[in-house]
Amino acid sequence: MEFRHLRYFLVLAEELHFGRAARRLAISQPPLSLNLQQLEASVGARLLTRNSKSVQLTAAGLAFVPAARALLAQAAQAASLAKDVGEGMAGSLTIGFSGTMLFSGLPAILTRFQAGHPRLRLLLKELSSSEQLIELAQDRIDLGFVHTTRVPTELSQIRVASQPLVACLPAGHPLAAQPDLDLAQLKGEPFAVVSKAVSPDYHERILALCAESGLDPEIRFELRHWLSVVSLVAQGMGVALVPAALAQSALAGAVFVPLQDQRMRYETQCLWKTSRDSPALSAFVHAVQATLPAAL
Amino acid sequence: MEFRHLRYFLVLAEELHFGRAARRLAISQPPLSLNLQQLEASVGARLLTRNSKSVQLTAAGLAFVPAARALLAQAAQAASLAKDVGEGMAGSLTIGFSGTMLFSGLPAILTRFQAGHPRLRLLLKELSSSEQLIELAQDRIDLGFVHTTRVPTELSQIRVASQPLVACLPAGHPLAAQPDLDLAQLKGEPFAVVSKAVSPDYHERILALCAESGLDPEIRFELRHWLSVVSLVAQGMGVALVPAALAQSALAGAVFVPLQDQRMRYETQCLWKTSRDSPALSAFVHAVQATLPAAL
DNA sequence: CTGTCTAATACCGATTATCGATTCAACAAT
DNA sequence: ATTGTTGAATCGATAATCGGTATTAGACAG
Repeated sequence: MEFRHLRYFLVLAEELHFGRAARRLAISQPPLSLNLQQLEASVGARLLTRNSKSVQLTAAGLAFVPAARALLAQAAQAASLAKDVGEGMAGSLTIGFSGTMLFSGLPAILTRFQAGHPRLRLLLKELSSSEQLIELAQDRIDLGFVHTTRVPTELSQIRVASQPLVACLPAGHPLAAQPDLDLAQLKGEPFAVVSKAVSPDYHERILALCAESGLDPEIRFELRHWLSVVSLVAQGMGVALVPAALAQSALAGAVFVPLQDQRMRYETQCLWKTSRDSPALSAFVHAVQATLPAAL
Repeated sequence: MEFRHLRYFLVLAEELHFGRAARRLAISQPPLSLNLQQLEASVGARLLTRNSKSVQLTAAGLAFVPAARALLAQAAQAASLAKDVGEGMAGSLTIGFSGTMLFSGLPAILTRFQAGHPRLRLLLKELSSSEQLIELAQDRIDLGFVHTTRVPTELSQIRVASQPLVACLPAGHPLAAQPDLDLAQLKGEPFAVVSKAVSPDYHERILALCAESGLDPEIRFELRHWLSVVSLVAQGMGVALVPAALAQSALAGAVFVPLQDQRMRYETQCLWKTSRDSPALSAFVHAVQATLPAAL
């Protein structure tokens, strides 16, 4: 069976006349007769009863018409799907992200990209930075938004955000009304931090920064999520140093105050395996680059 | 796109090696390379990345694999379906029947036939004899079981049953205990008959028979269904002359008594359009003939 | 630098498809 | 009856295409 047979048969089934069908197909009548005979041989049933006076579909032919139509339609669809996947316009893309990205640009990137690629299915997985590195290595996510300075060499990266750390204080705290603070002013306060397992990089750097400012923070809370940190502060149980983007988390009871020392920045990298050859991934990386503020 | 391309591609996608794939396909390697190039050209996307060291599926190729598989499977299925329809082993057959056939052999014919043709869908429509003749003419049923003596010439027929008429009496009726009766003994009884519109043939012939026996029946009830006739008799409201098969209807309260005059027979014909060329129909007619008692 | 392995290319022969011409069969008209 | 017309099948020749062999090009390993 060949696609040609199906095309010829369908026209023949419409025209019920070899001469007219052949004209519509821009071939002559003999090959049309021949092709139908071949199709019938491969199917193992007569599809048209024909004599010199009339051409009629048999029961088998009638049953075969929709099947032939479906085959041709699906062949076209399969080709078009593969083409679209090849151009990054279809398929799926699995993206990891750390929770704070919800407050620093991820929704904007996603909605803009999705608008340009409506048939591409985006799967979002909230993961810690260290988890994302593992999933990237295992090809379980195509791309991740992480906070890490140590990036494995097989990954490509774009720095998508760099934000200062700010102090997060309960609304009633004496320092909450200040325009800005020095780290040393937080001496003696109970600190909440994201646990080392979730963000080892941040953990290490924040301690170094404090040490440099002569502050030995009393770490009383280790939490698994930035929003937990802010929530805890909002309830008056401690203070924290958090990425500035969390100011947009809109959690009542928490106040964010800039630090005088702006050296310590919290950076977001967009990472993906360089070797991974996915058109959807390239398109997404492109979109990420397009949304970057020129300053970075 | 040709089916050959799909077959070649699928083997290639499994082997990821042109030489091995070509060997499995029993062709040489160059035409395999060529066929893949042709497929990629028709799809409009690269399906395999290949260099002298490795062959890998692209995202487009990965998406195309299941589509190609589905196409080949459906082609095979379409051919096999058409073949089965051509042999009367698949498709559907619409059969009309008058209600009494439920008591004279139809269930047996159907179950036996269905056992031999499990993939053929039988659609049963209970219709009066006159309705069936119309539906046959309009090709709305393939075959009908009717009670008619006047059969249009374009229909073929088999007589599948010939049964005597019997008297149907209420259980308490004085004549109910008789071994048999003469029609004249029913003089004066209120008769129930099937309405002329439903079974004109029966109507006419039964009146002729009565007239011949010197009986002028008092027709008090005209019903649309034989079971209605028997039900009415069972409730003591009248008597009737009914096909013997109705004795098996198992309606409590009705008694069936043979007539001395057995000339009047109630015949069942199996009818179909001679011109209708349906393998399922032929198979069914064959089955009907096979179940006939030799005596007919 | 050479040998090996793999896919791509070049070219050729054989198969297969298509075309034009013709034949065969079924009806209609004379 | 016979002839003419119409439509599908068949025949013979030509053209396209497919697959085969031989070869090339590129990437590694020794």
